[in-house]
Amino acid sequence: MMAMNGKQHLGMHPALSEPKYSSLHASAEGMRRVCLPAPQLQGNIFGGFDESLLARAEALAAADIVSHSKSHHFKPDVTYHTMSSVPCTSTSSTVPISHPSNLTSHHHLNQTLEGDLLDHISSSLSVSGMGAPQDQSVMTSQAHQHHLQTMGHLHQAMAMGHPHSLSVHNGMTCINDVESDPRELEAFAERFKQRRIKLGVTQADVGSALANLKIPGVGSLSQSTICRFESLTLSHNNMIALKPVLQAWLEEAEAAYREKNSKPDLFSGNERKRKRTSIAAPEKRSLEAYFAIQPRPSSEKIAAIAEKLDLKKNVVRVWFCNQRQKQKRMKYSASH
DNA sequence: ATGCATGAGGT
DNA sequence: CCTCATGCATA
Repeated sequence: MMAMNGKQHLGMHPALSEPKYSSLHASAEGMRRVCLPAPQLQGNIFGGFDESLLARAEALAAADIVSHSKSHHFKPDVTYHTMSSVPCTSTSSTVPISHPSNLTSHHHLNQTLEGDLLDHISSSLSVSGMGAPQDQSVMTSQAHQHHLQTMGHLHQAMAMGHPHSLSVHNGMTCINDVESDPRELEAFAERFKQRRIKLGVTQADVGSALANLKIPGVGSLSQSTICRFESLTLSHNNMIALKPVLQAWLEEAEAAYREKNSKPDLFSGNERKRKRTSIAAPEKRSLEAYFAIQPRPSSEKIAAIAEKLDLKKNVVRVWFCNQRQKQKRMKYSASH
């Protein structure tokens, strides 16, 4: 009796991602990624390098904060709660055209402030963050602020470099090997989109229609996911896992289309309303500044940042998580 | 099309 | 707490 989580993750292997950055499309995502300040400066930097960077970023962030949140301290993370008029508009928004994405270009200021700010933050957390009576920041705070644990977590991202290497050594043929060429995936996504549109089906439609395929382990998906699949803004693994499913749908849909047989499925029952925090631009800028030099801040650091920006700690934590995820998103390139 | 969130599975 | 796949709510 327990319930199964409505939809579960497809059987994907947690350790076979292979980040291949190569902007090939001129999509908003791609552009943004290209403009990102520092893709990965955590490869081989130690010592004072990131120290100065950190100081600089925080100086920038700090300056940013005081310059606008000086005499007002309302919560920037207003949460909308539109729970009243929910006419369930699920299938109707088709290709909303592109929109000007926000390209956040960071300028490097020449300010060379010392690690004061960093230190300041480190110490302030012990005063405000939590009531931990342990004095742990009043010694050599600035002496060893290397990149703590900047790296060392890339294990999962760089598992193997060969296609087909996952388990399954039963003495049988491999159930499936992950060796779809990025090129083909890209092509498929493109075709998928075109054909989907030709069928006059929205992304949301596809998502819900997937449940009708009755493929074991595959339920419905959201418009978001379909959209991200089409725009290749999912992780490589995710793309690979979804491809067969969407391919199956496409075939079914086209077959049904030929015989003029449409099967609209409407299912209601979604009363769930979720809140979405809106982080103001200034705060976001600060977060980006921090992220540029420390993508994985410690819990304490997060608390400190949250305090400084007047955001909830969890909001900041999630923001960093999402930022990391975005940074990892892959764009396939024709590398053959 | 995207930003912030949730949850499962791993450390 | 993290990563990852996903989704609701929104611009």
